[in-house]
Amino acid sequence: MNLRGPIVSVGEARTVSTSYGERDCREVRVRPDRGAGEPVDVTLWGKWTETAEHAETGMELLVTETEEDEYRGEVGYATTDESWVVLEPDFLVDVTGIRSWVQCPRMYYLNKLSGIPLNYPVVKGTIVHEVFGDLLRGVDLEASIADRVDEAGLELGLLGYEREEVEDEVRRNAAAVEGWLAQGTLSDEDTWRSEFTLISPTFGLKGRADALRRGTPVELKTGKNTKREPRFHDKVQAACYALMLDERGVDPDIGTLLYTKNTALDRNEESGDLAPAKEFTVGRGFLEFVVRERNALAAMEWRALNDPGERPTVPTGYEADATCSYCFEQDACMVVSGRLDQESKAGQIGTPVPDEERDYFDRFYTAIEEERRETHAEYRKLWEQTPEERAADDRALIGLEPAGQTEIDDARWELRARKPGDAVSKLREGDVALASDGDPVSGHAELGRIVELGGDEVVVEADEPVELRRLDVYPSEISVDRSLTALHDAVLKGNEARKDVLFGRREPAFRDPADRSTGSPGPADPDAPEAYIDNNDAQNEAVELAVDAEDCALIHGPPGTGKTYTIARTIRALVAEGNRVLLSAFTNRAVDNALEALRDQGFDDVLRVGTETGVRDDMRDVRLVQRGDPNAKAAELRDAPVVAATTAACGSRVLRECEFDVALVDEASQLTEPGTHAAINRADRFVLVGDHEQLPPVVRAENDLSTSLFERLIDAYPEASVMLDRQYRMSQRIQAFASAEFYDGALRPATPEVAGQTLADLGVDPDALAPELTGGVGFVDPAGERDGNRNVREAERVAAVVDAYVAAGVDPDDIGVIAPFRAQVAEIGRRTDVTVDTVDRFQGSSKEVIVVSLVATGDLDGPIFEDHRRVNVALTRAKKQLTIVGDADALGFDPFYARLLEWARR
DNA sequence: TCTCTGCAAAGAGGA
Repeated sequence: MNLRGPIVSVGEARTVSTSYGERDCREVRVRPDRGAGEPVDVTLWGKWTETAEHAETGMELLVTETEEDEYRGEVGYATTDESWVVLEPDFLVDVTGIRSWVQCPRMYYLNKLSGIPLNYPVVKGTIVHEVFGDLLRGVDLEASIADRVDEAGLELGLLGYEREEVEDEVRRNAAAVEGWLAQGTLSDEDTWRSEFTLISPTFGLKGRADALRRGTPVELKTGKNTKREPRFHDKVQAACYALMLDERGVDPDIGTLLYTKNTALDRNEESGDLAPAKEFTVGRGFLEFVVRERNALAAMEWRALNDPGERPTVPTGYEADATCSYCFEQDACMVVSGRLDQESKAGQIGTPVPDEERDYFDRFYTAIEEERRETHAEYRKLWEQTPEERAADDRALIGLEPAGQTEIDDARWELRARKPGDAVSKLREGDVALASDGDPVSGHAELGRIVELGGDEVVVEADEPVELRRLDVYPSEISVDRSLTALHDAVLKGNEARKDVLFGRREPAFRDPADRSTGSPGPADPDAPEAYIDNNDAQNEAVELAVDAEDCALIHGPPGTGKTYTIARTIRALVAEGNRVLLSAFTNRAVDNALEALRDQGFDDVLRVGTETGVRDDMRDVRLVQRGDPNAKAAELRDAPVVAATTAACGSRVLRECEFDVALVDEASQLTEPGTHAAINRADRFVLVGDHEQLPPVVRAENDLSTSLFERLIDAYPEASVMLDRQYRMSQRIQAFASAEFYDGALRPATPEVAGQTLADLGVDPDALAPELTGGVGFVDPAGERDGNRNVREAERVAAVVDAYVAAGVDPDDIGVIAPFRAQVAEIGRRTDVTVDTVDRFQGSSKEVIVVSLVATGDLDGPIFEDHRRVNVALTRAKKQLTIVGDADALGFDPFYARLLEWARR
């Protein structure tokens, strides 16, 4: 039987005489059934005692195939020859992580911290892998090479490579693959499968095998290996895939490594076996070694978060016997050790960063790793929840009926399926999702992009064909990984002047306005216009502040205050002074909105970096296509005066190669500090635009990530900020509450017209409506009952209110409904055709008439009501009429909501 | 049961 649960205590190591001779063993006491059962002892025999050395109280332990055994008169359990022992199985280690861990645990840590930068061997390696996959799919070699090199145009250009030389090199590598494939092994194509995604709940592993041949893993390496044996860590990587296949009952006995630089031409007797393919036996002992190494890694990661020590546990390099002088990462290793004052086998270079920076690094490192655990918890739901639970959780579309797999351009596949009419989920067009044959964990699953999700059909694009029966939200670690590299870059590579400001050692500096260059408004040029923006003092001041900032400027933009317009004007002013500007924001939508404003002001010399589906249709014409001639592509990116991308994209390999004078970040109050660093690391100066009285960053774990850099800096340096104080959206009556509660009464309507707008302006006769639905702000109490996150009666009443507005002559397109919960959004959505959405999704937009459904009855317990910033967003979306539907009694229990009620009923 | 947007990911190498 399998035993699984948290460790209660770890016993002493012992050596026991058995009928097999002297054997090591060690007892570990666990609370089985994930902590629900009574503690029992498990005896770990033989080499599993090495895993016991890493075990600590509180870690989760899984032992499979145990047998009952008696020790000191107590019934316990023990490992058998069939047992696997897994520490922290919920921590999903990537196979490439194990590979570098086995080389040197510190290399694993460094790769995680600093990311893999853009470099030629990796780009070339990726191309050769793609070509390998194409060959297995039967694509013509020359066509594949030309296509794959073309696809990597931008990256190759940035690295200074010409198309022909890369094609030649890829051709040489591919020849080895082709030669091997030609040796008869490919006669039956069915025994091949390229790019196989594997997730292992038992071993806590995930990864993607290059190929499977007759159920055995094949790994492609674009290097040379003149030894008879494959490199050890390459074998470890292939063995990881073998292990995961083993879990699926495939039981591979060999693994193959294909070294593509080994060609027949190089063959010479002295250097040994230069054939590209090297097979090796995957024995039980080797697989156990791989599991033990994974356990050591998982234990280190556990200690980094759970050890009571002041600083996170970090590998030193002494754990392995690798020689530092041979290591390519030696310099990076020493620099990191030196800057963070870490113990390391390679030694240290340079002076440690000041204490406050090290504390900052440690705090955020821990916070990001906590976020990683939350992502792993999302993975766990893939196998712990039934498909029905997943669907009920809105995290999967199930019950799909395959309706065709078609090969399209670039050797990709278009998967179609019919979906049940009522199926809803948080999946949307353009999302990356896990497409599977019904079981994403032990069945066949591929990562793909959702192309179409309307009506009764789903269309997904993937590298490999899949019988599309289920589509799951994919819990990607990419934002976690990019946060870590952004943190690394900010603290270890950031310049000192920048860090002085970030760490409170110096006030942000601003140049004398007299130094503004000619052509810009201001004292330097008497003929220039008097102001950047002549009808709004705060907006003009914001542009001036941003233009004069020598470190940073902070623009605080409450709802409707013309934030986007100001951003566009600021960028134009910065470019006019010769600056190269990076425009960024958390969401694609905000990036495109800012870009739209910029283009509306007549500035079109922009480059949008982002995925095809992420970029809005009307910005496609300025989108950077990465495919093409290397030099032309690199020039396109390097020469653009304005580059626009999400902060996630700013952390990508390509944009990490770029430099800017100024980074301007919109929606900065919704970004974590590392998320903000990803953008501002790229520039000398930065401008943050946001409103910390609206929604904060979305993070799963409550920690340092919950506060934005924008908020921290605006508190620390109020004089480096400007608040836009005139709003162009809401009537006087609507804005009053938000202004008083969130902006100290400083928010005012920009014009009398804005202040005085009413429903009558829409051609509606207010007398045709019930009094509580008119007058700018109203309150309706339907006496409903909250049921989970829904309130059916309230939903009915909301729909009736919407109907009343429509009947009175309001255009349905001018009405929006906002609810705090997705469940209530769905409930209301069933009853009306107008736009219904959550508060979070409504941020950034507005409607003439807004109806808010509060859902809560009885009391206002629950995190969603405790964050008043969310209420601020909900109440500031309406221009002419805001109608709040909710339970008056519940609101009365909380002073804030009581004031809200009083205002709404006045 | 609170809210949820980004992201293909994995990709190399010498004594």
